[in-house]
Amino acid sequence: MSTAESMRGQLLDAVEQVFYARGIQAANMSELRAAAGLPLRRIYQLFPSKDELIVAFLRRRHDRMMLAIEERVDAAGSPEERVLAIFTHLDGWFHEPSFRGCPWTNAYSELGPTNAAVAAEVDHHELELRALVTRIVLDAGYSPEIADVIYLLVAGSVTTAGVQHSLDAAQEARVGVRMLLATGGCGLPR
Amino acid sequence: MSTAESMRGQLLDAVEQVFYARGIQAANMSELRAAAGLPLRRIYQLFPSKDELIVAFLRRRHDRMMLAIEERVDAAGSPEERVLAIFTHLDGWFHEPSFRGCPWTNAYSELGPTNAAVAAEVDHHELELRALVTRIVLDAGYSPEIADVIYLLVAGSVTTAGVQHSLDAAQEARVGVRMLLATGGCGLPR
DNA sequence: GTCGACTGAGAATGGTCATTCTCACCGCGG
DNA sequence: CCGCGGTGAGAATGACCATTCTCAGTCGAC
Repeated sequence: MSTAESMRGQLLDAVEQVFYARGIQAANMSELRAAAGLPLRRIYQLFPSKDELIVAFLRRRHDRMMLAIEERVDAAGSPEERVLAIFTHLDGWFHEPSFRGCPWTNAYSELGPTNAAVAAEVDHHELELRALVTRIVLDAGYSPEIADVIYLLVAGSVTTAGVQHSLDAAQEARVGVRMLLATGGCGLPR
Repeated sequence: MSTAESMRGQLLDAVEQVFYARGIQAANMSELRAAAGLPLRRIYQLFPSKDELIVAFLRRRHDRMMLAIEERVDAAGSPEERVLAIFTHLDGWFHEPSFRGCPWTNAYSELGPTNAAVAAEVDHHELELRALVTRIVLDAGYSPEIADVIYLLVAGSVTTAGVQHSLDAAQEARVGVRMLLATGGCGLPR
């Protein structure tokens, strides 16, 4: 049975795959139709415009990412491991064959200056991700300065893995994180 | 007098400004013509297609960035300061009113999957920048692992400053760099 | 069975854009 | 004075694309 709900899911699955693999602007509505196996007419019934699809795509992916990180952190043991769990998640993501960088910075690069709704959605993602990382690091007992630096390592490893296809960016970041967390006990220079 | 050389410079100045401010795809040839103050005909005489303009834009900017970093590093004194000089340069860049993220990752997000020449140019930039950062860190006497982490901080701060408009990303990265460099003398956990 | 509301498939519309073309015009060698 | 290689300005071309529309079916209610 094809309920509106199931068609919506089917559509968003296809949209995610096509937008992410080909780029948002490069993907046209015909491609989405083909990938979703739905008539154009129905796509426009579910979402009134391509812009709405873009926002829905970003939000859906955001929700999934936040959940995945939180689950992995919850499953980790020691404070240090809880922080490193973030990068364990990233490492898995980078190694997915479909990995092609950060959907949000990609969208922002493509559309940020011309599409306010997309820019707002990306903003929302970045703020929430930063808040999550900060919370994890602080809860583990480390300083806010360290949290800021670790967030930069998250952003840096995602970008680097995306553009340079260097799949071990998360491993490199891990090394940095362990160094940083270790300094907690050895007297920083200011 | 308007030599081909001077017109080329005039054109590339305008192209840089427009591509960077509005996004490559969003900027059309009419805009470029208006900004450059040159007839369309002449633009196509100087560069046979928009794609060539994009590549020239990326390369010109790349050369300038590499030079600027090297100059700043050369002017710095102690080994630690030489590494930090990278982030001094970034800090200045982020505070330019026109700053709108990394031109290369922006271009890669927009065109990477569909334009091989642009993807190659971005690759070239990333490789050279990484090599430069690595060389600076190694020359200053630190380990390759630290160089990798510092490169991630470079990438992370540029992305973060671009998307979040958080102008102090370079300062946060600086804090991290000083922590990392300090661990050189206090016994890392592996 | 038949009416009406809805459907899928894909064609039409209207707009945008990179690229090329037209044309009236200029400077200059003969 | 003549003709020609090149010029600027902007109009034509051809392609692409989001969005809307057409039309011939189809299903359910009565």
